[in-house]
Amino acid sequence: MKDYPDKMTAQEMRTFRRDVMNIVGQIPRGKVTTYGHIAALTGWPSHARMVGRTLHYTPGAETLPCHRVVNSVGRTAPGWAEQRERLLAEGVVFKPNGHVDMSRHLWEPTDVMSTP
DNA sequence: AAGTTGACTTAAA
DNA sequence: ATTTAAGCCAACT
Repeated sequence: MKDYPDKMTAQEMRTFRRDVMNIVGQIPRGKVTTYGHIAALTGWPSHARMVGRTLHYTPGAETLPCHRVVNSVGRTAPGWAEQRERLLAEGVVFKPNGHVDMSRHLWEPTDVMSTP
């Protein structure tokens, strides 16, 4: 019962990349969201990995608040120590285990994709 | 063409 | 809490 497409054309990939950038750009200061949520918002719920790939390899991602994207358990990106400091600098609370306190900082977007 | 690799997720043990 | 396993899918060997 997949109510979503299962393969991406090159064209869809470009749209996806644009949507990801757009969404990440809207994450408010002091909040975080996850790869999976972003993927869902773009309409490609099974492409959480693709979101990570996009932020990691797409030039220009540095200009976005991509440090506000963490994984489903609130862990920060591997090999990117600065992400933690950036989040701390905007008041994000980390639990003793080194994870972001998601219950507190998870961003719940309402109308990211639509513009009625 | 076939196998491996991740800024991933969920579930189970 | 940690580890394992399975599913995932574009990119890369």
